[in-house]
Amino acid sequence: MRSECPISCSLEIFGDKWSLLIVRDLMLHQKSTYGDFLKSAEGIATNILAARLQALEENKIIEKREHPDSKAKVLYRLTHKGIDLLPILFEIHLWAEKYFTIPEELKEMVNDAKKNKETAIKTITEQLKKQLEEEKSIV
Amino acid sequence: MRSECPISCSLEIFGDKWSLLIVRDLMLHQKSTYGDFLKSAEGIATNILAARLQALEENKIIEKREHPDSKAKVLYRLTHKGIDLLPILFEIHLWAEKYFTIPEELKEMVNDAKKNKETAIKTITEQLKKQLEEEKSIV
DNA sequence: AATTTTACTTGCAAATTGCAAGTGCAAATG
DNA sequence: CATTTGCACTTGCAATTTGCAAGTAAAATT
Repeated sequence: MRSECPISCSLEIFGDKWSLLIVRDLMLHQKSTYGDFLKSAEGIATNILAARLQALEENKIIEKREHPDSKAKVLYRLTHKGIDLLPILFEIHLWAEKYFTIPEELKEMVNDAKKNKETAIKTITEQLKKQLEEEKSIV
Repeated sequence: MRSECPISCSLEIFGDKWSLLIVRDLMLHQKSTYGDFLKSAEGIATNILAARLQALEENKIIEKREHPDSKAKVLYRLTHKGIDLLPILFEIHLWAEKYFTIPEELKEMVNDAKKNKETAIKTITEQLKKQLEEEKSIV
């Protein structure tokens, strides 16, 4: 650890160009497997993805679960700790919306949420937590 | 740009282990010079600091200003775009407080703010913007 | 005039990233 | 039931980035 600063400690976990994209995919894009993450537009390399998944798991942001369809697949899910990153992603989204040119479809998606930020965050969080409880993890 | 995703675009600007620490120092620790940032607990290397300051300036998160005391010094300030990162840092702080062991002094600092999140963010933002308007930039 | 302060730059080794190809197990197919 | 395909990685290697130590140049202090 570089310091006791909460911001610094947090950045040591997700302060890179990829980790929060995996969290985004799990949280907002219904992605849940290695293959899903690979398909994302940003084009993460296979080794980097594997490394990030391992680090996120070690830091208890995500956990591995049995895939209902096949033993060959691994289902990744956000933990409660990971789900609690939603407010951060939400604020990043709002900031980006203000300062970048964002696709209209995405803007609309957030526009409703923006009006009632706290409620929107709560709704998505509850939904993710429900999903979590219904499955078994791979230990 | 890797994609049009607002999260991804944002991470291309501040998705690393150092950039948000500089923003934190400017925003919450009344630091404003190269030397100030170097002194921070995390121990950034001089070349990395110079590179990050340049990148943050290119991305209009910070700007250089005349230092009132000396021409040898450079005063760095957050732009409006940079000040608007406060809600993100605030949410990171809250997340960290929940999942890390944080020094008591820092916890107390945030505890009041937590009760009235929106108001606290507004107060600090206004204060930073006021400071901004009162100085001249180095162009 | 000489020293110190401030904001950097430079050189180089070490670590990280990114690309391409390969591996191993599970499941589908012939 | 043998073979191919799909999925989740691993490995090797080149390129980029990081981190440390030392150096530089202008301004301020002594």
